[in-house]
Amino acid sequence: MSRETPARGRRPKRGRTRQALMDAALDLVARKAPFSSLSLREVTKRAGVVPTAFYRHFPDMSALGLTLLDESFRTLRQMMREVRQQELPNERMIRGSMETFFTYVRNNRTHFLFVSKELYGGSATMRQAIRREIRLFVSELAMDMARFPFLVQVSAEDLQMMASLVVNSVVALTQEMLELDEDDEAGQREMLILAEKQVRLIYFGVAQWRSETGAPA
Amino acid sequence: MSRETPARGRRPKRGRTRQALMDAALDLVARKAPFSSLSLREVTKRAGVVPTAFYRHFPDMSALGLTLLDESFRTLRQMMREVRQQELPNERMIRGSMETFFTYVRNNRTHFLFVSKELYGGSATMRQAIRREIRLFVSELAMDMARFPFLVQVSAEDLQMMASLVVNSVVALTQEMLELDEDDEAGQREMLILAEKQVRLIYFGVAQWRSETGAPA
DNA sequence: AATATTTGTGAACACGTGTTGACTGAAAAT
DNA sequence: ATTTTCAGTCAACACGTGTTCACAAATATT
Repeated sequence: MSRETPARGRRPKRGRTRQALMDAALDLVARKAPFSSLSLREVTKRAGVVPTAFYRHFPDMSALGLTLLDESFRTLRQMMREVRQQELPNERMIRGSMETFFTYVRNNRTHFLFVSKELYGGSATMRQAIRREIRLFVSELAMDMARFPFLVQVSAEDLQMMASLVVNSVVALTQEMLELDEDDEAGQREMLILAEKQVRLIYFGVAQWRSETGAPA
Repeated sequence: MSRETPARGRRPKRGRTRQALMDAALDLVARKAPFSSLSLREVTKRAGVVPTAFYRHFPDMSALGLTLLDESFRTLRQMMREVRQQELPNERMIRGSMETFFTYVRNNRTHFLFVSKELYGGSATMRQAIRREIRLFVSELAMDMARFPFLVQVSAEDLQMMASLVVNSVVALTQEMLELDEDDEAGQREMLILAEKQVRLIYFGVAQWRSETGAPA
């Protein structure tokens, strides 16, 4: 072809390197160790690139990590927002949100393996960034719940508490699901059923919630 | 023979190195990085000991890790069992279990910082070991709940599901609590109140639970 | 067509890593 | 009192690490 200078085979990398580095990192995370204990050289080697090429795209490893984190949540946020804007009433929206969330996680398995391992094992700034994303989901869910007719006079604080209970549970089950083999279809389905049951259970409790005294109806 | 040899009892009078290694590891975890990304030399340096001394006590780092893990849960299991054996009825036992758990975590902060970071970021065997401990709590809680009068005819599967919801929530809040500063008394109290509220909320839901169809009363 | 700017290469550095082996003093066992 | 076992040190190794610098090829700009 037109573009082949022999010498020592070193051509087809042009431009693709940045993405190759990100892919390599996720690949290593999925099969080896958490991102925070990956080495720069390890990543470049998997990407088929010389170590120094890394610096052309990221100042250091933690910058790569934050980019990966952003990539993990950017389109998820958008999808969840679309679900919310359908203005489905009450529990239907919850159900819809959960389904889109789980299928998204499933289609981006390596990304969330990365996130799961960094949530508590990563650097301070990484942990903070992830928890900020999670808190965002909690707040949005709380806003949705505020429109539930039977929750209309529950304090904002209690709404936040309920929403965080739901989100924490979903996160925990997501992490458990990620521990399963990728092709364990049965296990994954089981996990999703479990998640739905748990959220339903929580909503039974929510429906019974009255005042801040915590006394049931 | 011997004037003071108590059968096969205590040997290490001067050998305090083993404990020093464990303390050093926990210290580093609390202030730096997850255990899984600590180096052997780092630990021995902090312990004030030469690197090769490590091998007199542990074959490798992962052995140290498993020892630390056992130390974290051994006495906790015992305490929780004692609470259970008081045979307190219904919700009182739950409340008691939660209180002893949280105060125990608080008194062993570094141990559970270690556990928290390894739960999803550690090696495969480490993760498995921790999740086994957690599942144990779930099973015991499910057994306790089975004796609740209003849950007497709930399927074992659903009991497991409810118990795992409670435990997962407590674990999540514990991890969040561990992210706070050690001397943030207010934050810690707040966290505990939040935890109690969430568990109470779940129990409202549990009380409403009927059949596997999931239809409320 | 000539020049400038990206983008990847290769060699080199100073250092931290796990693990080995031989050695030593102190305690335990005889 | 003598021997054996334990628990620590010290030196050395082969290797992986992050980062630097000068250089060359591919692309963009003129």
